[in-house]
Amino acid sequence: MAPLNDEQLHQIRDERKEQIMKAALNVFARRGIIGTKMNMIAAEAGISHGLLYHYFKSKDELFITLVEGAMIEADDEMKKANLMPGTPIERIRKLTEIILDEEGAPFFMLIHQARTADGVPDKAKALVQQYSMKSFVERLLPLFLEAQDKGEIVSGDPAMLISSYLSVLSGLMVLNVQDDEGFQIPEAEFLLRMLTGR
Amino acid sequence: MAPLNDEQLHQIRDERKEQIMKAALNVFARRGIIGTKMNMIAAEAGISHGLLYHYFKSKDELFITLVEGAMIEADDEMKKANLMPGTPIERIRKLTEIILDEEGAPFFMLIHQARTADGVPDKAKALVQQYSMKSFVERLLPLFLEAQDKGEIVSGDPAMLISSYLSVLSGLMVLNVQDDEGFQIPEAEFLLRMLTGR
Amino acid sequence: MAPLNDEQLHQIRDERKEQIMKAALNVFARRGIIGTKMNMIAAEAGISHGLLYHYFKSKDELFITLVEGAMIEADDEMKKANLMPGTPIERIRKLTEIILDEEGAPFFMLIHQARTADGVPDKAKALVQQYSMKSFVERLLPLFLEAQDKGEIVSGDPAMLISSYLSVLSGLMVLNVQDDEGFQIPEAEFLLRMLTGR
Amino acid sequence: MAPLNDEQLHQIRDERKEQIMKAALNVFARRGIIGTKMNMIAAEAGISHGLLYHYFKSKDELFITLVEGAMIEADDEMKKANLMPGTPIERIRKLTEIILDEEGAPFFMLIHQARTADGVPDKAKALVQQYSMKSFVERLLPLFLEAQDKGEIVSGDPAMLISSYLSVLSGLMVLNVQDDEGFQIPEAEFLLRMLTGR
DNA sequence: AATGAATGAGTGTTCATTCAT
DNA sequence: AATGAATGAACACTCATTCAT
Repeated sequence: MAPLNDEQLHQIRDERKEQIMKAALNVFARRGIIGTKMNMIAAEAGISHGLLYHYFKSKDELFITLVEGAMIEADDEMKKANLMPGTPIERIRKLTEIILDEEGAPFFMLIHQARTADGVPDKAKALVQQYSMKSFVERLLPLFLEAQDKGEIVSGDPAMLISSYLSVLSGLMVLNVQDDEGFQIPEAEFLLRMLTGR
Repeated sequence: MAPLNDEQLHQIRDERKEQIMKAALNVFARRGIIGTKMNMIAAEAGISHGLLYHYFKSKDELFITLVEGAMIEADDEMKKANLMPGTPIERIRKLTEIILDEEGAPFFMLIHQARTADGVPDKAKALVQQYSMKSFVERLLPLFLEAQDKGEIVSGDPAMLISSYLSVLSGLMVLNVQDDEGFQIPEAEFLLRMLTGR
Repeated sequence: MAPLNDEQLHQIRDERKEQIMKAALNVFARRGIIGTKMNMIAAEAGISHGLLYHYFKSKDELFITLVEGAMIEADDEMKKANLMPGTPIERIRKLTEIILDEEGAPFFMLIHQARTADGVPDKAKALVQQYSMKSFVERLLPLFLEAQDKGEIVSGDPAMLISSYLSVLSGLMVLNVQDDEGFQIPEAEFLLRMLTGR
Repeated sequence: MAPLNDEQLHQIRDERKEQIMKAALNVFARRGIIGTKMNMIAAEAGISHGLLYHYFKSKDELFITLVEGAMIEADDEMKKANLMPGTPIERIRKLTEIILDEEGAPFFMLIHQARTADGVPDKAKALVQQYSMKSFVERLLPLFLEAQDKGEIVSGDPAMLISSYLSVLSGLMVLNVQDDEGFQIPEAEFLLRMLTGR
């Protein structure tokens, strides 16, 4: 059998990396950077812990890579909100549902870890600062302005509205609600009243 | 010279315990139980790590003691909401402000740690279960029923309303918003719209 | 390069375990479970202390494993005494010599530690109880009865004879006599007189 | 009330010292020097651990003092054996009984600890060497020679006989036999057969 | 003389990371 | 590429000893 060519090797490498990152995201989100042991990631990914170090130089690097990817994805989601069909309020509702529904919780947890937890590498801290709220507000500003224009949502400083609203959504995601605990992720309708006032 | 008398010793003990618990609450809230090193607590309290163990048998015991105290305090706050003067909605606004304003963030974060983090002692887990959402809902039920009665808040299952609302508040506190980060703890007025619809 | 195959790994593991247990036996016997520091065992075995924990979950587990092995070996030795050739008294002499001669001192001291010292894990205590004197007496009973039958040893309760005799032997081994100290491990002949009366 | 005079103070001091030493002997004998915590001694003596340090500079000093006293007492006992009434073998039997019967076990255990355990101060080691077997042999030599002379005990190197016999006794004491364990401290008669051969 | 609060060196154990195979 | 043996820094906790009162 001929040895695999460069491209194939590269592809295998990328798949492995993807596999590891997926495993790591889950574990980091649930247990935080300190609570996550390299062994757990290896186990979740179904490989030996030694092999992790062929793909990522260190736990920190792995964490940073994840944060980086997460921030970019979040940014994408916000951009898409502007391009969706429907009235502004319908699009805001859709965005709300995407954030709440989606398998996005691990992602929010990860960002939260990066923002607040201890032992987070400086570079990860820098990343969440760089991409953070301010840029999300910018992305959503046209949408919210249009909504105010049409009287669909309350008046007032739109930047403040957006960051307040996103903060509420973030907070809910970060709660990491489990089924039997009494905490309640509200319906989009309930949350939208903060904006619509009706 | 005679040794210190009982009263003096008792006072020293109480002061020290208070001092340690205050330090520990801050550190646990920020860094979680695993991320918190006994040395950090000792440093924050300005004593040697050895002395911690004169007052608390272990890190776990210290953590449990804090959770216990926090849960009781939270319960008290909910009880008080029923006894405050004013219309129901005014009282709900007041409760909201107390939760958001107060130096309560470390406390909420502690509970959050106890609920979700790794390495939490079983007893602490049991405590948050025991005192959890369900009991808070019970405490607030009369207040919310009265508010619905007077048409001050929207209709619908009041237990659901309460747990949704408290979840939002919890989420916000857990975010542990720092000044320069763009996250925004909203005004009470903003949040109350979820309930009032106006 | 391929990783080591299963057989090679297994062999390394077994060798290492043996090496650690041998080192640990020496140190535990001499210094007791509390006096033995994991570092000492690691040093005696020529490995890092971290590696100990790849092979044994804890100091307690290591100690228990040793006690278990020792008890089984002792039991085996007693069983063999019945199967040896020669007259009963010759076999008792042989057993005596084996106990006194052999590199068995560390083993006796280990059992002694498990019986009497502080900080011994419950399971180790249970093991020495389970395998203790009573079972040794049972093993040796046929041999001593036969010896009494033939008039080779004194009459009287044979169980008592056996436990008295084994107690004397145990005591001597536990003394852990070093060369220059004046203590004297007697010849078998000297000790046998307790039984033979001549 | 007039303050106590010097003599009275001295006497109180001596009584306290005695009380501490008695407590310490028990604990050291049972748990060894490492297993014995200053707190345990203080508790056994019914005083605070702080007070121990008014009477003994350190744990080591306390241990050394005990060993010193024990060695002297042992020496006394041997001397007395020569002065007792009766035939030589009767006196040897009496000595055997004293050693086995007496509350002497803690004392033997202490010496054993000093000889073999770890963490024993050098001075204590020196003491047991100095007073050890050799001097006991000297003390008992006249008695054993007389016994051989009268044909009451077997012939052979009397020094060897003595040290063998004392070793057996020491070993038995060191076993620290508890009631339910199956070990058996033999009757003097049983042990004497090693010497008498009948 | 007497107490117990306070300190800090030392030990068991965990885990990120390296490396021989 | 892949494994798991091996290392050592870091942390929870204990305990001899000191010291203010």
